[in-house]
Amino acid sequence: MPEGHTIHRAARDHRRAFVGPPLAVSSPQGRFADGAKELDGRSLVDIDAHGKHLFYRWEGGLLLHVHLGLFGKFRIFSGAPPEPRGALRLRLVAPDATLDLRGPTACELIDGAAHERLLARLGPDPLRADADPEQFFARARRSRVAIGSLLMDQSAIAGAGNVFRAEALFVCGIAPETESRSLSQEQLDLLWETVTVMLQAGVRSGRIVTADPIEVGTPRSQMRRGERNYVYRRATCLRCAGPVAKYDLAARNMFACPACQPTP
DNA sequence: AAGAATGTTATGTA
DNA sequence: CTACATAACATTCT
Repeated sequence: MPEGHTIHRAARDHRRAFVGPPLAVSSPQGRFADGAKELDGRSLVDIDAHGKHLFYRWEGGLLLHVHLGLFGKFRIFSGAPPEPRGALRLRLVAPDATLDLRGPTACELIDGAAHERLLARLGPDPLRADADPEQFFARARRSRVAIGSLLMDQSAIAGAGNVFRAEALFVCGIAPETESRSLSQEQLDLLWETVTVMLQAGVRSGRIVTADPIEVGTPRSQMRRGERNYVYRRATCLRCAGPVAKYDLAARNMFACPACQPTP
């Protein structure tokens, strides 16, 4: 689940499980090349998430950049460390648990300059206290790109992704192909607020639940897959039961309800 | 069990 | 400069 909220969730879990006591650390098939041994025996100090990028700070000032990409996954095993499988890039070993990182887009040791460069190309992350929504608004005001594409642009807004762009636009009643600069300030405010609430709900529940439990009539924790979202990966709209349109936008599957999100 | 999928980057085109 | 298309990478679930 390489969405922003899931990354924050993963970071939080790691913080709980692995920050603090000294750990044996290694990268069996290290993507960070000959830096593979540099983490050995170090302790994890802190994890910072900005959008979908994770920054692991280790004692001694080493900084590890992780991006899960589409397939990357953290898995925790209890007991003895299992045999390495697949593209294992990082393994953290605690006395009674092992955390493996497999298949990430990025797992690399970086210096301060590279860190700055990465942050510089990221837009505001709604989950961060230091996020400045005005940066997103300003970008949208001068962009002719469809809002459904802009929400995928990490330099415009960091942390949303394919699920949240579809669901947030649905909740806001905005057609995805609407030109960004034609949106009103009220619509932009609503969109930012909606994405923020959805991401926060994701962090809380550890799931991508974008539908309103009251509207669906099921407690959040009991909602089944397929009723957690209004349009994403659905054939019919969860709200009006009309057909959901599925098409390509920004090289990803876009889902929208033509009835609930009329083209202006 | 082939195919699709919650993502990014590099490169080429207009 | 902007926008858009394509390929490449890699794992899990259906």
